[in-house]
Amino acid sequence: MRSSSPSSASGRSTKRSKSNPKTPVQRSPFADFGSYMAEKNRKLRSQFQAEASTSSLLSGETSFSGDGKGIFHGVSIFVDGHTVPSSQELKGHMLRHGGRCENYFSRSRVTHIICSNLPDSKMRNLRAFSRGLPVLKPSWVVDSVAANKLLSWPSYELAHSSKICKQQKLPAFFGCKRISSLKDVEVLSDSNEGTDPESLEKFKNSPLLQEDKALDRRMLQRKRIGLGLDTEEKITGLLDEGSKIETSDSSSLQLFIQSNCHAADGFGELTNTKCLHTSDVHHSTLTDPNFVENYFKHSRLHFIGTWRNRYRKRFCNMLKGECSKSNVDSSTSTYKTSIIHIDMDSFFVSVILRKYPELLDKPVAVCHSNNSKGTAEISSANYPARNYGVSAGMFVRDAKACCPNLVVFPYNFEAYEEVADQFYSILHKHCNKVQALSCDEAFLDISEFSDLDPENFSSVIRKEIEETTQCTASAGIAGNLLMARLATKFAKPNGQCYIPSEKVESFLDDLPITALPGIGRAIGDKLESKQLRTCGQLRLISKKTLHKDFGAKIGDMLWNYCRGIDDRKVEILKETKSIGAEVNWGVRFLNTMDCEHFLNNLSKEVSSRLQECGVVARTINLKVKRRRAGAKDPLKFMGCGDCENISRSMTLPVATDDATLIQRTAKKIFASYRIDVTEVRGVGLQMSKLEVMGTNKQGHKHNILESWLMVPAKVGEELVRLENQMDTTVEESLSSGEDQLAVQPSGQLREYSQLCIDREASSNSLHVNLCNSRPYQNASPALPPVCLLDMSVIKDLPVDIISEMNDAYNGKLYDLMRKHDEDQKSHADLLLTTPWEIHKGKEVKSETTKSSGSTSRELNHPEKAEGFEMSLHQVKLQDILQIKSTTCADQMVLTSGSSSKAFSIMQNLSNGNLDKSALAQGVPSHFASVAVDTHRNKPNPIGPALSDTFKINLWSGSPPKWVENFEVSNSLILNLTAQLYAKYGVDKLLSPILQLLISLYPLILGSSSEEPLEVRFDLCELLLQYIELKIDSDVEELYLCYLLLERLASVSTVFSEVHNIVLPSLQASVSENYGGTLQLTGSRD
DNA sequence: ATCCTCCCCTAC
DNA sequence: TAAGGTAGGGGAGGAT
Repeated sequence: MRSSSPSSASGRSTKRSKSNPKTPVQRSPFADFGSYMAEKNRKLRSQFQAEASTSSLLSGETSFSGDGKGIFHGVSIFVDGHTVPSSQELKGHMLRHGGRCENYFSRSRVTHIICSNLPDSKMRNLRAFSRGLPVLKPSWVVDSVAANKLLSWPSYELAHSSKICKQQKLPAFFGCKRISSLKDVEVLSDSNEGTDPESLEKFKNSPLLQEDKALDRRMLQRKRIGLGLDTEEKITGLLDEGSKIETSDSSSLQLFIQSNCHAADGFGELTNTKCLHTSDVHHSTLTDPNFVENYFKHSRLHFIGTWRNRYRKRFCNMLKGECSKSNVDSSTSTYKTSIIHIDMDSFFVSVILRKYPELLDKPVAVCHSNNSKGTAEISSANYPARNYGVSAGMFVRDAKACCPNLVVFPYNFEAYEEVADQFYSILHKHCNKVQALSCDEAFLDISEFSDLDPENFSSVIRKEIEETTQCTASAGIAGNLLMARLATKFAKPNGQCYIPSEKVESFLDDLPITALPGIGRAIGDKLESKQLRTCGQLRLISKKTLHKDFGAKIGDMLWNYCRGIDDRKVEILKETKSIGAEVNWGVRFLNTMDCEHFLNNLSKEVSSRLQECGVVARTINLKVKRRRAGAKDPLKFMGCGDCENISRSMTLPVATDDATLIQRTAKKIFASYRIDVTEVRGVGLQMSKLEVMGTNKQGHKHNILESWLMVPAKVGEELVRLENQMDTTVEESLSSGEDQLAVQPSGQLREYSQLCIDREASSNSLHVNLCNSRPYQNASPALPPVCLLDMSVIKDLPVDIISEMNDAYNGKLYDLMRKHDEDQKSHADLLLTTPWEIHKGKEVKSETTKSSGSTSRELNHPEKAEGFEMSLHQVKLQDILQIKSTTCADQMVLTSGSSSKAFSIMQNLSNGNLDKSALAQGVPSHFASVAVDTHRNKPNPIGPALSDTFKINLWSGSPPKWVENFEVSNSLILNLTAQLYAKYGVDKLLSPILQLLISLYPLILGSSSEEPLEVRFDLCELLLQYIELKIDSDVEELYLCYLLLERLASVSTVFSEVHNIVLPSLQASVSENYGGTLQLTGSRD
């Protein structure tokens, strides 16, 4: 993006030089850098042409074809960096064969970029400039000369870290059928034969390419790099074929098995692996625009992790029915043992082996890949394989090292799902207290079958499972969950184990502590360091010591478990507390846009998971894995390697499942990390504070805005006060027949009602999965009493919101505002001195003169034209451009590191009573730049708290280091800016970014546009967020302003006019200031 | 004390 | 080459 490189010239400067070919360079080389560059380019080109004619004459080559044009006619290359052969030689080739060679890159003239090496950093720059031009190896030129014809270029595209990749379906496994065709591919991709023009054309016209989404185009671009197009198509076809084979299961698997059984090392020789390697196909976020979706489709852990949700849906009727039956007293039962833990044996393998009984006694494992050199993980190994030392989690190469004869099968998730269903159907048939632990493991509480022999019962169930699923299960029988689970470990495989209460202690004596559920590596290591290994040893440690070393809960657990004590109950269905999605494999980003794209997709995924569960969430947590400084390359292919984890959460004013809102929030949080996106190795999004989705779909869109306005910040005393003082008039008007009104504020009302409910009920009052009642609906709607509204906040709200609120308050709001206005008259003069406050003040004022609520809505329209004009006037881009020339050093000054102090300074500033010299006292540093984050705090128009806040981060030094942040409210920032304008003038105080933001913000809120209010409100967020994202990248600030405007204009009609008017002048300024090196004209395609 | 956030740990 | 997810629980430490 940054275009400080002198090796580029914009189309704009070319145009200028064309219209005025005699641009005087002598005027001053740097007074008009763009013209200078244009002139230089022109000279170089004529020099080149002169050389060309001489050269071809001298060499005497007759490379021009019959029509007199050389093979490179129409080709104009730009050689980037060091090449073999050298750029001089390449230039010579071009000269002799009718082509051209540009010394400086120009999108309008260059047709091909030639490059030998392309480190990622360079690729980033080049891609920004090239805008889709092919980036080719020098051999394209050389080979074309040798062939005496222009060879098609796709097979010469420069491979870099992003390579083509269609979703491949476990290609290594089903190779037998495909060996011949894959060989073809290999031959094809190895050969230097050109691409046939037809397939190229076909590719160009493919629907994907036609899509007008820039992102898709970009992704496609990447796919094209590194592999000939026809090759890609063929491979895709083959992979598709492979996937068909995969799903048709048995026959191909049979083939697979046969081949595998014949050759000890049969898999390693399957050519497709080699082929794919040759063409460097791999899978990551770099190459697959649908990476998130495809990834989850193939992830075993995702399958395991999401299985519970599917189970819930499938068995939901059964689960509800069982609810009422719980809590049967077990004290009267004949058998004290009342818990059965049942677990399928090596589930993933067993399911596959249903169709291959002959392999039951052979070592078999399930894994994504069968490459004996690979780092694919063994997911499950059968017992014969375990005897060789093969275990889950091992890399396949290590497993093969232990057991060269290991037969490896790919996953078959559909089959697992099917068998799991059979398994649970059987369990539910025999017992109605079933706690599902995973797809292959459950607890049964059989205390109510007091006369049944648990061991008999268990073997009946196991027998039925085996008959139905052809897979064996093992069972542990004991008096509690802990002991039952431990018993199962001893029962495996295909057995059962009963631990009567009198044998518990001896059973545990020598049991390693790490065998206890809940004790993993970390706690195990810690215990080990204290020379504690067995449960018997642990029993000697006092509870107090355990509390001290491990905390109360874990201490208790250790103390209880090593004695076989466990008072947990079988829980049929647990309440869902969070829903999320994360990817920590294949995550690689080159730039912010990649990352943004990924976050968007992940947000969509999370949004749809929320929707599937019928819940909405308030808190969003973004987890990022970032490569640890100095970490080596991950051992695992495309793995995340050694990472540090970063996480931050944000709580929205109202629960949501809206993808767009989640996207925005996620990106906002991500931006706040301010990390280099190329270091990101994993991203996760988790939603918590779940609520059952209300039925009011219309209210959904309004939620953000309404809650922003209406949510009281504090629950408690404040609320009691509100209840007592509740304005009955308001209540009446809302509960009466005014449908529109009753519907519109429902978001606010629900929120308010929810607060009432929350206060009364305990925090776990919402049982998401079991409770079907909707707490919002039954609660009586209520608004905070008008007398408690903070008028200073209200009056800064957009007029339509005020109007809407006024309606809700039956016209009372305007009365109150008028009253407030009179009180504040003296202060009002101050506000009227700034352009937008004039605009705003006028509107508010004129509205307050009309006190009737019923007619207030029409106020949105009469002032439309005038209002917009005035708004436009506010955006003084010239001012912004001028600021660019001032240094940032004296932008802002704070006296201490305390944000509250900074805040009070800001307030003083906005009130106009801050002494500048006082500010300067004890100032530690100046700030290099100002970044703006938005952060929606708990809004509270009722109390003194501020309704909406911006968090401002200050950065200092070079490279910029975060030094301070503080928050200011929306209204405050407007007032502040007004003051700053009046006092110091525009060009002194703020960075262009903040300036632009401040200029545009009231424009959006204040303009009377066709856009629905909430859209405009969202735009504000978009604006802020975009700044946040962009501020991380290395674009010039001025260019950033341009990008910002452009982006906004593409989103909303509010901005399109701004765009049309302001952009041309901005472009001109950019060209002038940057010697025309920014590619502005081409960027709106 | 109690809650919240940011982690880490654990299990499947 | 390969698909290192998901969700709950708990501790530390800070805010209230």
